[in-house]
Formats: sequence, structure tokens, C-alpha cells
Amino acid sequence: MTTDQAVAPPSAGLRERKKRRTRAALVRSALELFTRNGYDHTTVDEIAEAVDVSQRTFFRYFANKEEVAFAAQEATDSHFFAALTARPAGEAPLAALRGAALDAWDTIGEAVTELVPPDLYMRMYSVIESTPALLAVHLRRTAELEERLAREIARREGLDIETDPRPRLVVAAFSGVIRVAGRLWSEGEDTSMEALRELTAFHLDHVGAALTGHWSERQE
Amino acid sequence: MTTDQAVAPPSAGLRERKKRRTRAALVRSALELFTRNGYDHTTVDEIAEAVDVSQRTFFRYFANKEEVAFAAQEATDSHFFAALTARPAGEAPLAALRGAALDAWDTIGEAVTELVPPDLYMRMYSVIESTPALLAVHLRRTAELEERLAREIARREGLDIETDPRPRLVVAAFSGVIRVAGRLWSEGEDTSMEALRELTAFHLDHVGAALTGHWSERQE
DNA sequence: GAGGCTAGTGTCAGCGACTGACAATTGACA
DNA sequence: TGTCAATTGTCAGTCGCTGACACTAGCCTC
Repeated sequence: MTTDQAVAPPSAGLRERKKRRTRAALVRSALELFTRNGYDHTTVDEIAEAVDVSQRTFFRYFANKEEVAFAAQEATDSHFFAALTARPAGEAPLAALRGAALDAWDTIGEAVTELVPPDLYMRMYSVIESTPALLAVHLRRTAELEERLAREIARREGLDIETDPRPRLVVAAFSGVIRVAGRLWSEGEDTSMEALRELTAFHLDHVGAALTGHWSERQE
Repeated sequence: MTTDQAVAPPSAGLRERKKRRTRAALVRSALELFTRNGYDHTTVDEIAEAVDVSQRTFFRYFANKEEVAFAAQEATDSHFFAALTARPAGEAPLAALRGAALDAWDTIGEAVTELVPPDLYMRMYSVIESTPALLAVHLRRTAELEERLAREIARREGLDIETDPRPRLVVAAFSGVIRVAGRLWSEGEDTSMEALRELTAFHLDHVGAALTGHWSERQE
């Protein structure tokens, strides 16, 4: 088994299909157990047993227990990145990021559904935010995505990311905002996709103002 | 043993002093081993043995292996937070954060030295940034600090953090910038405190411009 | 300053995440 | 059909971490 968790070429050999099925089954069982019993109270043995493979096989598909928890996020991350590369070249950096985020929310459902039911994805998001070990990994993964985004922004603007700090700066500010929105969403009542989309748009529209000057009565 | 890792009341009983010495010795030995051999290649047994206590005792001082790695950061974090609360009330949010960051760099040396030699602190920072498991925890800790900062900003401005997103927004953008600066520093040649201070100031002065409009020749 | 109290430590047993090694199975392909 | 290589299971072992229990050593009282 190599690094072939990418999209599925229609069918390929029996071996390939079997591997994909096993992997998908592991992801689904894992997320179900995580959301039902909690991440910490789920052992790798349980996950493996639910799919009827050995623990050793589990670790041949996933480097560690955390990795299976992020299998679905992985899909949406690359979805968002792709949305950015698809934005018109003329757009300003922050506008492009904003556009990509909103585009992504519109089409993310399909991208996820192939792997797990959407509601499972949603519930898993809450588990991640409320499990310290997973939250930590989530933040690291986000940082890695940010790096890719910054490089893409630099490319769009024809800048050298090693010498010009601005690409990383916008991305850092941008995703700080995204995180705030995501957190409010996962803590709030309305856990629908639409709610998340709206929260994101709303907060992005207020960064500029929030960064300058005083807030009390006067300015802004 | 309770939660008494705070500052040292001059001497207290023998018991107290002994505990503090053990704790400090564990931190120092741990950081030395981490920076010399790497975090992953250092076992808790080795750390405990270096201080001549049992592994079980190590885990009575630190909840886990990660915690000892962040003992020094803990000191600087609260140092920075204190610097923020000391800023004049009239200052605008971003200005106060900027001021606190620069104030903190000026006096952070002393705060750290009591625990470990400064160069060990510096080298440990690099280890954290380059060790995935530690980087993840670092980011989570940072997120927690951000939450405290946001609450303090809200307090200064007399806002309700539950309903007004702006405190979290500035802090998110602000610390995104800090992180970019910190990373460039830990990757760069000049690993001095001054270099970090300068990088921080420089980047903070450029967020505003970076967030608005296009960058190429034209505007800005 | 002897004796009791209790905080702090060591030892031991055990769980769960993870890994290397090796043998058994099973697609793939000539 | 037989060979080759990819997948998998089994086993043994390391490391992080925890509960239980016994022991030691400061501390405090009489």
C-alpha cells in the first residue's frame, strides 16, 4: 500500500477495490465510535474489530489513531484549496480567500458524502473541537494548510514567499477569523452548514474594521 | 502536592523547597535531553533517571511528557498576559497588544532565567517548532492564551465577548502575525532575543497594509 | 523529643498506542 | 497453473501513562 488515498479511478483491480473498501470501513467505524463513545474511550482494537481486521492492519492504513479521525477533514481541506486556485486571477488576496471559503461551503457536501454521511462529519467536528488531543492536531493541520494557502497567494501575486511576509500575514489573519467563526458555530445552537457559511461571511466582513482604531462609541 | 508551580515564596518549609528543587531539576534535565537527543528519542525513564527519581514521580509533577516541555513557555505566556493588563487603558486594542508584545520581549529574559538558562529556552523553541507532536500542543496552548487575551481586550473596551466578535478577531489576526514572526525567527540565522523583537515589530506594522487591496506595483 | 499524621515517593501490575519481524494468505500476471 | 509480490495476521516488545499499596520522611502536637 502506497500513498493512494486520492480519488478513485473508476474500479482498478480487485486488490485496489478491496483496499479502498477496508479503508472506508475503518474511517466510518472509527468516526461512529468516536462520536458515540468519545475519542479517548475508543481503542484502536475496537475500531479494528468492528471492521474485522487486526490492529496491525489498522496501523498499516493509518499512521496513528489521530489520522483516521481527520480522514474526512482531509477531503474538505483539499476542497478548499482547490477552490482558491479556481478564483479569478485579478482578485485581491483577501477577496480571493473569502471567495474560496464561500465557494467551498457551497459544494463541500458532495465531497464529503462519498466518504461519510454529512451528519457524521458534523458531529466529528464537535468531537475534534472538544477533545484536547484532537484539537491540537487540528490546529497543526490548519497551520500546514495555511502554509499552502500562503504559497498559492504568493504565486498569484508573483511574490517570493521567502522574502515577502505579506502572503503569510493575510492568510494568518484570514484563518484566525475562520477559526473564530468555526468555533462559535460548533458551540452554537444551529449546527447546519448554512449557519457556518453565514457566520464565516459575517466575520470576514468585520476583520478590517476590527483591526483599526478604537471601538467604543466613537470611530468605526 | 497541589497546584503550586507559581512564584516562590522566599523559602517555606523543607518539604516545599525540596519539591521545587525536584521540579526544576526535572525541567532542566528534560529540556537538556530534548534539545540534545530530540523529543521523540528521549524517554520519560531517562529524564527521571537523570534526576534520580522514579518514573512514577515524574508523572506526579507533570501530567504527561509534553507538559515538561512547555514549562518554560508557561512562564513567558503569563508574562505576556501580565504585560497586556499593564498597558494604559486608553490604548486601542491592536496598539495595546503590540505594546504588550514589545514590553514583554524587553523583560522576558529575567522571567525565564529563574527556571532555565536562556539559550536552552531558545533551543527548546526550535525543538517545539520542528517536532510535530509538540507543535500541535504549542498551537493549542496558544489558542488558549488567545482566549484569555480576547477576554482581557473585551474587558478593557467594556464589551461582552459572547456577543461581540471583535475582541476575538483582533486577537486572532494579531497572534497569526506573531506566529509568522516567530516561525521566521526560529528558521532564520539570528536566534537572538533582539532579532525576535524586531521581527515582531516589523510584521505587526505591516498587517494593516497587507490586509487591504492588491499588492502588485499599483496600490499600497 | 517521642509519637502520630500525612504528603511524597517507590514498586508493581496493567492498559493502550505503536512497531519490527516473520509467516501465511491471496490477488496479479505470465 | 505456477510464480511473484502485495496484504494481512500473529507475536513479542517498547513507551507513555495510571491505580493500588506499602514505605519513608517532614511536620506538628503534647
